[in-house]
Amino acid sequence: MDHDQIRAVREFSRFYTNIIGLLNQHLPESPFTLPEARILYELNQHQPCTASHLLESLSMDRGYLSRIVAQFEKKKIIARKRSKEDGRAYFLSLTATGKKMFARLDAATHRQVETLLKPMTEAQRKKLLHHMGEIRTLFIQHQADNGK
Amino acid sequence: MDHDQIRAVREFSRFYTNIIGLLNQHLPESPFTLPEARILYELNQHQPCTASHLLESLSMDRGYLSRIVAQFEKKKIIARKRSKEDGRAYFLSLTATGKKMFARLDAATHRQVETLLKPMTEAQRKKLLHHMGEIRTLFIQHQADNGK
DNA sequence: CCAAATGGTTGACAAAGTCAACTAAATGAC
DNA sequence: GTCATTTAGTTGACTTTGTCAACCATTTGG
Repeated sequence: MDHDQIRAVREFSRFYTNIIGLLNQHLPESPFTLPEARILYELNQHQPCTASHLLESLSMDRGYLSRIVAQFEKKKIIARKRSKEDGRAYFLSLTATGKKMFARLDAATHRQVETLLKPMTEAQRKKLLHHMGEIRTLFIQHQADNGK
Repeated sequence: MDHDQIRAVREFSRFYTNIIGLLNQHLPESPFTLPEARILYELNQHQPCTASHLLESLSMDRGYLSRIVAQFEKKKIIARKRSKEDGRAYFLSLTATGKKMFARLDAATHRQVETLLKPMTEAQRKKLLHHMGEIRTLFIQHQADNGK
């Protein structure tokens, strides 16, 4: 393995971290913090789900997650329902209020990326997606292999 | 612009954030925190440089940067020399001690990425680099255009 | 039955980060 | 030259993000 290959991957990671940073630095038009937004997003994708699921998906600390979830419940953004199968666990889901708030955030984040991509031609955007997909595939293949 | 394109870019960003997260979550074998490591890395790349340079390059808060720099100076990791041209500014550089500490961190981070790439064949690694380079080029072209 | 593990909560704290006010130096207008 | 404004960096006070240990209730496994 070539030293330069490692360096190139590290440079790309730094580069893309900056791209992501620009997107994340100011969550658009939203009362939510980044950790909160991440939770909402994951909930919207997988609901109902348990706190444990969020813990693993988001690699968050259980203490911090617990607090944010409690705040969300207090603000009626999420609802909790004790699991019938396991008395220790709760299923979390977005309330109607929560869904509306999430939708607003989602749309605004969408517009951010749109702005980022706008200067590209359609052909360039297609190329971008192609390269992104390929990178993802390369990594996922090996996660699958390593998971065995 | 296609809604699906935006969604795909966002998915890739989330995906790659996880990759980066795995690399960043535990800075290997190092007493340095992530913000500290970022400063060291930037200093190693561009030294001597001013605090203002670090501020801009790293998008850090001037207050926080000032504190970290002060700690580094206290620990003899960096040295400061007042600029002759501008009495308000200091040029920062790594001491010999700082360079050694950075080299250790750099090598360990290098090994982390190596471990990440190890499961890929040489051909796959070359493909990965190719796609990363292309993505970067696509974004950079438009930063250059937008900067005009 | 009971020890160990697990889902989630809470207390206490540290690290990361923010913003305002400040000092000293530089810049620009008059 | 004077003075108002800007800038490089520092410091105080605070918030946000995150951590870890201890805890309680429930489940699991020997």
